[in-house]
Amino acid sequence: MSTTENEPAANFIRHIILDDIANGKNGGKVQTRFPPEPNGYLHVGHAKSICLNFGIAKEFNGSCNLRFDDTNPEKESDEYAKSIEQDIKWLGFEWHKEIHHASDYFEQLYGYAVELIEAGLAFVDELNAEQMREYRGTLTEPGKNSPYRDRAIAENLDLFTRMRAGEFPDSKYVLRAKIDMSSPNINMRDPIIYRIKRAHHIRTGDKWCIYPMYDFTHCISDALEGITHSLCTLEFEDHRPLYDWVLDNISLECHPQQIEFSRLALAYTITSKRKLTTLVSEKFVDGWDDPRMSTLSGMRRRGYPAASLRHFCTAVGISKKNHVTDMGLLEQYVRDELNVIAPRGMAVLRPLKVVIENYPEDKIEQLEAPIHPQNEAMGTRKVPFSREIYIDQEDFMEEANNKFKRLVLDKEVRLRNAYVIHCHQVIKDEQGNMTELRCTYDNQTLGKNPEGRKVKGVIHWVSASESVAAEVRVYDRLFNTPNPAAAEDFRTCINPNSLSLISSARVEPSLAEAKPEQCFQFEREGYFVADRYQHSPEKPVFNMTVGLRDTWNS
RNA sequence: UGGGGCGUCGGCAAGCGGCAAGCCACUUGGUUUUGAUCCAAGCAUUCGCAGGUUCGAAUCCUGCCGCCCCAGCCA
Repeated sequence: MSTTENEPAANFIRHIILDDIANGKNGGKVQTRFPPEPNGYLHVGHAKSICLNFGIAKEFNGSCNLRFDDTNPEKESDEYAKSIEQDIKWLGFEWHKEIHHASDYFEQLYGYAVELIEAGLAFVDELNAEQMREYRGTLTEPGKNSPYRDRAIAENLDLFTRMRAGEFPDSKYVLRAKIDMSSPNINMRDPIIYRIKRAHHIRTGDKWCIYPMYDFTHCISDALEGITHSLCTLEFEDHRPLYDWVLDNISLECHPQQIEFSRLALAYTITSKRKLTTLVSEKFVDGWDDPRMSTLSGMRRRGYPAASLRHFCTAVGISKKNHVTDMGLLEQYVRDELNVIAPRGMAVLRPLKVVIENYPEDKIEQLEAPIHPQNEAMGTRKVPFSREIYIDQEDFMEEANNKFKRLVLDKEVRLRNAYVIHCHQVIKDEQGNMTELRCTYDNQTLGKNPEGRKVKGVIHWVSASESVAAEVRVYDRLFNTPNPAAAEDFRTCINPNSLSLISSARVEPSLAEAKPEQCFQFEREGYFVADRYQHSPEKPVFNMTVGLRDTWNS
C-alpha cells in the first residue's frame, strides 16, 4: 500500500487551504481545532476528524487546539474528558499547548451576548418550550415573532443580568438572537443563545446557572483562539449562516471559516455517541472499551495499532459525499501494520491430542523458530517439541480431497517449524468423537524437506506438556446488518454471537510471556493481542484483533 | 411541498474543458515450512439521466431523477 501519512491525499479542504495560503489569507497561518463534547468516548468517526484537523495543521506548519465543548453540563463528565485526552494521545497526536475549554470563555461569551442585546440584536424571551415550537413555524411555513421580541434594550439587559444572578427558575427565560422568523433556514429563526440551567459544571462548578448554546459558543471560541479553518461535519452546514452572523455582529475581528465534510460511516458498526452509550448502559457490551466497540479505546483493546487507524483515515479521504466504508478497508490496514510488527507464535484454539509414537517419552527438544519469517533481525524463539502435542481440530480429517492441505488419516503433513508427521490411527470415544491421533514423525525432516516425496500442507501445533492454557476471545461483528443506524431500533440488529469465548486454548511458552497490549500473529490463525487488563503470564488472555486473510474459507 | 448538500468501478476517492489517478475488494499467474506475506499481470470506451455549448465535456449551461440533513432550552 502506497498511502502513507507522509503523502497527504488530495481533498477539497486541502485545496481551500492551499488557496488561502497562496492568497495570503490569515497571513498564511493555519490553525485548527478538535472540539469534542466530553459526553462520551471517542469513536472511529472522531479518529477521522482528529487525523484531519491535526494532520492539516501539521502539514502547513500550524497547530491544532484541543477544546472541550463543555456547554451542556448535564451530559458531561470528567471521566469522558480524561478518556478523550488519553485516546488522542494514543492515536499519536499532540494538541497545541494547554487544553482549551468553551467554559474558559464563559465570561467573554456573556460579554458578547450583552453586546448583542445592546445592539438590539438579542432579546430575552419567556415563551415556554412548547410555545416556542409553535412560533417557530415548520419547514415549509415561516415562523411568527415572539410577543416579547420588541422588549426595550434596557429591559433585556436587566432581565439577562438577573438570569445570570439566578433570580429565575430553570427554563423561565432564554436569550434569543433577533434574526428572522421567516428565514427558510430554521436555524436563523431567532435561535436561543442562552438558557437557564442549574447544573453542576465539571469545570465551573456552580458559578453559572445560565449556559450558552453551541451556535453562539462555537464560533466565538474559534475566533478567540484564532482558528483559521473550523472543520466540522455536514450536519452543521445549515448552521454556518448563524456562525457567520454571530461573528459579524460582535466586536471580534477574527472570523474563522467553517468548512463541512461528511462523517465517517463504517459498515456493520455504529458511530453515534448516543447509540454507543446505549450499548454500554444497557450492557450489550462490557464497557466503552469492549473490543467489539468502535470506540478508540475499544479498538485499542482489540489490538488495532494506532498507526493503522491513521493510515485508514488517510485512505478513506475527505469529501462531502454520504458514504459507507467497508469494514474490510480498516481491517486491511490493521493487518498491514501488524504483519510487519507482530512477532509470530503458535496457539491451538481447539486442541486435538496427537501422540507421536516413535518419539521418546521423556524427550523435550527446544526447537528454534524465527520470531518473524520476513525479518531476521527480530531473532528467534525456542519452541518445545515433545511426544504429545496438540493440533487444531480443524486441521485434521479422516478423509479429504486434494484441496485439503492439512493432516489426513494415512497421510503426511508438516508441523510448522518442526517435523513431518504421518497419521495412521484415529482414536474415538463411545459417541464417535475423535479424542486422539496416533502418528509417527520423520526425524530427517527438521529444517529440510523429506527426500523423494512432497508434503504440501503445514499446520501449527503446541507441545501438550510445555504449552500454557489460555483464554482466547474471538470476535465477530457486533451488528448483523450493514447499516444498523438505519434500523428502527438498532438494538434489534445486534449479533448475538459477536463474542466467542475459548477457554481451553493452548499457547506456546513465548506467548504466555506476553506483556499486556502486546500484539502477535498466531500463525495460520490471525492477529491477537494480550488483553490490556486481564492478561498475565500465569493466566494468559488474548483478544483476537483480526483474522489472517483467508482464501480457503471464502 | 421551504432551505441546505451530494451523485465518478463492488466499497472509498482523485480529477475542475484536452486520452478516467490511487487504495480496498476481486481475477489470473509466480515464490513460500503460515491456504498469510511478497512479486507480476488484469480489473470504468465511461463519470445519476436527458438535452445543449464546444474542434473537444466527468468537468460549462438547461431540465429531470435519486439520496442525505434541518422544525432540541443537544452538540
